[in-house]
Amino acid sequence: MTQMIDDTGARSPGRPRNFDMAEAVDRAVLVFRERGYQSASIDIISRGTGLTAGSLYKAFKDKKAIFAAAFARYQAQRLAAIAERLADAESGRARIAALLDLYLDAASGAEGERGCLVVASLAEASGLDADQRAALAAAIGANEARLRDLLRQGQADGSVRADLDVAAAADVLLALLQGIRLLGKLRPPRNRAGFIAAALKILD
Amino acid sequence: MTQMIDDTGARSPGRPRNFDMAEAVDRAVLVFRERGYQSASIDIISRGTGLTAGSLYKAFKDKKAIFAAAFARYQAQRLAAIAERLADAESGRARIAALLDLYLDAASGAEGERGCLVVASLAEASGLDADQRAALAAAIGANEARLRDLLRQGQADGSVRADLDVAAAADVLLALLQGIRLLGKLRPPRNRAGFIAAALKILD
DNA sequence: GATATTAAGAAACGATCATTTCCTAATCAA
DNA sequence: TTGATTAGGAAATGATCGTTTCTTAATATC
Repeated sequence: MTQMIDDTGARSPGRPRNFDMAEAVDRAVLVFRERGYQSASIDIISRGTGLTAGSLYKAFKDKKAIFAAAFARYQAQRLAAIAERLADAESGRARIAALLDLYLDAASGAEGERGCLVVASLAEASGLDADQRAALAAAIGANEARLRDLLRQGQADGSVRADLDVAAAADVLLALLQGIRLLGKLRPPRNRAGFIAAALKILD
Repeated sequence: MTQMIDDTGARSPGRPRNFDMAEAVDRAVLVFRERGYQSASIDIISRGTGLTAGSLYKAFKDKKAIFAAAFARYQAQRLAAIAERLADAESGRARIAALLDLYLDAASGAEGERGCLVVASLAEASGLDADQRAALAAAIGANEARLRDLLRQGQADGSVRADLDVAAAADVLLALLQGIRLLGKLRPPRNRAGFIAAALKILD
């Protein structure tokens, strides 16, 4: 992006950017995770990304566009982290345990205090516009669909009770995962192993 | 409060208030629940309470004082609602089921969209000052202590597994309850009965 | 009545909000 | 080298932020 090279290797006309767009979005993610959309002022985003307000408005249409880019980027990061963490798990139950472990990890320490962008967006949902709410609903829907999928995998491999109400269990797990991240903004989770063991009873 | 009558029945000197303080705080609670602390401007609080900014600053030191009063009021309201809802339940398990039902109720419809003040505060915890965070931590701590108490009651009456890890189960339930309210800002919970049944497996 | 005290409410305060404007700098094609 | 085009960045814009000030109104005591 720095040199604005397109598919053919030709440069765009005009002065090239001297910052990396992807890097700027990554830094904007950190700002929005900590403060949410409404409380993240352009000035704070400017300091967080290292770009002046003018440069931000050259690169993005407006504050909503910065947020939309950050939201999409955050989702991609989470998806990758989840895929990596679940890769080694060999049953549906083990994958759900790994997912719980990942969320407890993310809710701990500095990462926990920084918070989850989805959680921040949910909390200020009434202050978001239709597009932002739609993106949020899509993220939540995907999360729930994944939980249902993992539960069905567990039923198929015998690690989850066969007559489990999958939709209901997925709803509970979804609320639990979001609650973990929400509480992590105030304090880290304690007794991770015990927590996971208690939560996995939902699968029995 | 309207007539500023003190313990002896004598009035305070000066012009009396022509609004009810408790009522004003009740209305401020609604504003903060919907928008959180930082996004609730004095102008919005003014419209929400029906008081001018000047009157608000006569009655409260500053915006933080309005929030502190609203937070305390909200906790009292919740405590009363919980006490009422649990009164008829005859076992620890039934009380936890009733608590889940209460939260699912509160997460539904207009009440759900309006949101929970504790959840809103958790989400913007990094933007709150030490006093506000302390009040928040106290609220969460009380919530967790109540869950542990209910679990122990269940163990005593046989409705909760005797060798349950009470602390861990309470942590899971706490995260679950907050997650329910958080998700309620975007969409109401579905299949309440199934949800409660799935969640109660934590007690087994 | 007169005086003291407090509330109500409009207006003003400086700070910060998101956004735009404007000028300079750096690259392209010619 | 010359224009066209875009980025960088400081400064200005009007709106809104939390808070204060000021004038007027309503109550107390004397």
